[in-house]
Amino acid sequence: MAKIHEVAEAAGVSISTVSYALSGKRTISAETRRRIDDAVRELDYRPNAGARMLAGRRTNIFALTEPFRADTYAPAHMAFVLATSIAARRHDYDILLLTDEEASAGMRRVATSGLADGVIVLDVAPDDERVAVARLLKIPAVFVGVPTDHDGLVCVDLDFEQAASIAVDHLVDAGHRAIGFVGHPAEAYLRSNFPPRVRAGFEARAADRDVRVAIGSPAIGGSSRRAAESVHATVASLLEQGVTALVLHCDDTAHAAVTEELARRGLRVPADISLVSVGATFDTSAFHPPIDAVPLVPQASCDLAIDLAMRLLSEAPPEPGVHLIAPEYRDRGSVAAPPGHATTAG
Amino acid sequence: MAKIHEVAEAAGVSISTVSYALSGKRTISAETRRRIDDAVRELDYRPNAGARMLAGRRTNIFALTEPFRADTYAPAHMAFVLATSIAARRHDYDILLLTDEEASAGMRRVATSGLADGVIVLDVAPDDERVAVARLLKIPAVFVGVPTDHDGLVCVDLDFEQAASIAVDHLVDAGHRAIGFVGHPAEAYLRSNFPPRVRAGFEARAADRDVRVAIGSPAIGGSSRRAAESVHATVASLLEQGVTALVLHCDDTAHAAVTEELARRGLRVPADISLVSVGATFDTSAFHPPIDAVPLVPQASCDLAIDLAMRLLSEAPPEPGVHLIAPEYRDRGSVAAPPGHATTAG
DNA sequence: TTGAAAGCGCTACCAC
DNA sequence: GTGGTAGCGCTTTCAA
Repeated sequence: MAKIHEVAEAAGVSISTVSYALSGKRTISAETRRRIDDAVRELDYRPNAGARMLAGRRTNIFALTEPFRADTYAPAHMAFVLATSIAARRHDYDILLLTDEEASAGMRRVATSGLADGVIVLDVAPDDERVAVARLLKIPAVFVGVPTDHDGLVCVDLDFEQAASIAVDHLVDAGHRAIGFVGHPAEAYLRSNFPPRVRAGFEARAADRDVRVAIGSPAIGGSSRRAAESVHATVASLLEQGVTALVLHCDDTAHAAVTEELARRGLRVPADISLVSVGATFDTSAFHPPIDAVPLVPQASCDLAIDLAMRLLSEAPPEPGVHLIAPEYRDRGSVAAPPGHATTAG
Repeated sequence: MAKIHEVAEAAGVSISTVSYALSGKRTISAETRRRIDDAVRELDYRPNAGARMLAGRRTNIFALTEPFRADTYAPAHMAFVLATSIAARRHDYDILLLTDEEASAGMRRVATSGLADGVIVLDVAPDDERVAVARLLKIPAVFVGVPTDHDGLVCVDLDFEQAASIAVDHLVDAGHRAIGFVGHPAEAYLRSNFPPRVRAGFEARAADRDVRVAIGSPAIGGSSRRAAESVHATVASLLEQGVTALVLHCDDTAHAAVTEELARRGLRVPADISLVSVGATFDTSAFHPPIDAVPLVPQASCDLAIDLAMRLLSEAPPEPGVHLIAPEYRDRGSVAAPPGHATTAG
């Protein structure tokens, strides 16, 4: 609650010198800087946020739109919000939360009232209403996820097609010639934009590598017993089609249901069947057995999103466009050659 | 981006009249008000947030500390954050998010920089480090949850003891004389403050009503297969001890595991065994069968928390203390008389 | 390398 | 019922 005036007095310098010393926007002699730092520490001084916003050009706040819909997968959303917050703090930015009904109205509100310098958009839907709002805003927006119509927007996302490709490559390289795909329930392919991208990447690469595929989607999502049974049935169907490996792009409960069904059938991973998870935000090494993964890392997406937001505020803002993050394969030992496969060296 | 000056000009009144018309802090003639409203709408005017904070006494922002630890139950945290945000917006307040490492430092930062008018503390641990910080802050704090040392703090929470009591009463009134308790894994009783309160309430009321109890806690938490098996074993043990009803105070996965184990044993709910859930944040009517509940309603807690925060900013702030929310019983048909019980009328 | 002072856009006091 | 205006606490020219 000390003011800059008191710091200046205590350090025996002018107000402007204190301001410059704190912002680093002009060179200060070592001696002066020391006296100011001492005074700041002594008085526990911090610039008043309101005054800073008013006088300066920056609020040092990013608005974060995250609908927090009840039917969405909470742990992932939590991870993204957390990662965004941490990334923002590294640039001395705070996060103002815009949820739910306030998604669009809130974006307009914080933009026209000058409460935030930019907006980070999470949990992006294919036909997201926030796209239109973002285009009208006078402050920059960064989308974490790619809406169908992303013309002129700055978007960040994992390269899901590539992630699926890598998974396929890994399995084909190990000798698999028939690969099953366990996807999200059908609704997810309408509400989110990445499930179709994963499946497309999977099918495209499988075609390239000339291997057979079988696609399965559980009928029911969630963590209920019926959801698990639905996964069991999906796995059963895929196995009947003769696949020797599975690519999983589904939630953690479904992952668990898959390993459960394999165990029930006495199938060992990776001796009898290989497993690779694609686009998971949870820790696939915690399953029994641990599962190879090409994960979606919230921190990677959010770091990039904040980085882009910062650059959009600079004199040389980046061009609009989709910034895809290169996926990485994480080996956990759930992939091996299919049963009966003659191992080739090199 | 229009300024108050332009609104005043467009409406043909002074700046102060516009300010007062918007804040409602003095009476304005109908005609003047109409002209101002028109101008505001036409120019899409919103007061500059920074200027408001600086000139006024309020920032219209509450900081929300929510660590978002990875090992915590995400859906519940999400629900509390969402509920807090919605409650705050009803009072024209925004939420600034303080996560993780910044919990304590962030509270100090927003308080001394005047970024927030108050702090809402979520996910409160028994020995929460934020308690000490809150005591030193120059802005009010409201805890959603009750830390062990809550002297001088304003806390809000469900009356968990009472919630457990109600559950016991309901079962005893139905004729049960031996009730089992399925609790959280042991760690939860150290990390959180409410599990012990539920168990204490359960045991106390059972003693009052002179019924036999059996306490069970799964060894393992989470949604893994082993966790489910741990619940199964707990249920088995309780049944062996002859209970005819179960009180559940555990996460959704454990709830599902309980119903699963009962189904596996051919026990029908409520004909063979009765079930009541206590303190759940998830929807217990979505289980098969639906389960009676004395739920923890995030909205109730958060509405009260924001209400208290608002009052702490008023001329007549409330006294510190723990504000317990009265629990409510939700009947979903999972309770009946125990097998062989002679039904009594009235 | 440092200071003085003009705003930033609003709120709220004082006057009418 | 309305208007004038002094700050709120900073940032950032302009001057030295």
